[in-house]
Amino acid sequence: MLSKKTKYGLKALTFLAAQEGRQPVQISEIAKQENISRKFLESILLTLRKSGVLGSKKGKGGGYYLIKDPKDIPMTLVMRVLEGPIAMVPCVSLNFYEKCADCPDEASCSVHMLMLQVRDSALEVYKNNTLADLVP
Amino acid sequence: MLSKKTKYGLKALTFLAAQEGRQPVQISEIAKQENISRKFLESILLTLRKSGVLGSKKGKGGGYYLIKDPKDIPMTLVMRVLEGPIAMVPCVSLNFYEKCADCPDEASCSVHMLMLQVRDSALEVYKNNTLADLVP
DNA sequence: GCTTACTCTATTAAGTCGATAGGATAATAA
DNA sequence: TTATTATCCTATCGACTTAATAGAGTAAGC
Repeated sequence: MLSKKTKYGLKALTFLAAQEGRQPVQISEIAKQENISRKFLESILLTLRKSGVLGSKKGKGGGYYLIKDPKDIPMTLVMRVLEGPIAMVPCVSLNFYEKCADCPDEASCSVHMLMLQVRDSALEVYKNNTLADLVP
Repeated sequence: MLSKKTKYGLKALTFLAAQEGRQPVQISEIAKQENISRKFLESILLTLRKSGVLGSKKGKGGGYYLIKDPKDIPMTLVMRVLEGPIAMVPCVSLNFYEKCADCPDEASCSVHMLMLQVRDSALEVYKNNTLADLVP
């Protein structure tokens, strides 16, 4: 299941990408337009800022804005920041690899074999989409 | 993340598929070979039986066995039984469709758009693999 | 009738998720 | 300099899910 965090994050990013210029947009504005809990969205935008996708400005006229052009923001990045590993199992993860404790041999593991294919196919989708592609 | 239930279920099914003939195999035997908690595996095999993938036999010489040939068991079926919906969001699910409460229009929803592609790519993998393909 | 092994329900401990609260900090405007 | 605005950050909460365990019930074979 896709977490609400990721869902809301994607919606917020799309909303920002759809803006004219790069003027900061207030959290409340985004929350209202996209039907998202204001406080929850706050924490999501914060993690997006810390990961370098968003910039922010405090005080009057402040808010969040995209740092880069939407077409330069790949979905691989966004998904990893919001949802975490793209792989469904750590043992097939590129960025979050971990060996299975119970599995003696990865090469002959059926789960490993199948999940490798699933990871690759998902990765293919995320590689072929940038934030710009999500704007209607 | 793939649940342990699915992981264990896949391993157990692969183990059964790798057997000679269709002799029943005891839960304990599978649990031991695949490093799975016996009791937990018990409940997993039970759901696989109820979904028509496995058959069982009680008493001495009893156990679980595959009902069909491994190459006639598509991964789409196995994954849906063990893990549930293949889609990451209910609004793009084929077998478990549900409308998003917060989303006014699916057609113009960025999340919907992206997750549709992810679902299709995962589905493609599961369609192209049967249980027979998982046996090393 | 005794043993074996699946059947089924109930319980539990731990962890995660979504959401909320409230004060700290920084920037702008007057 | 002061008041206002809006992000920053930590802490907490209840609800839900997951993985695992316990134990009594049921059917099959010898």
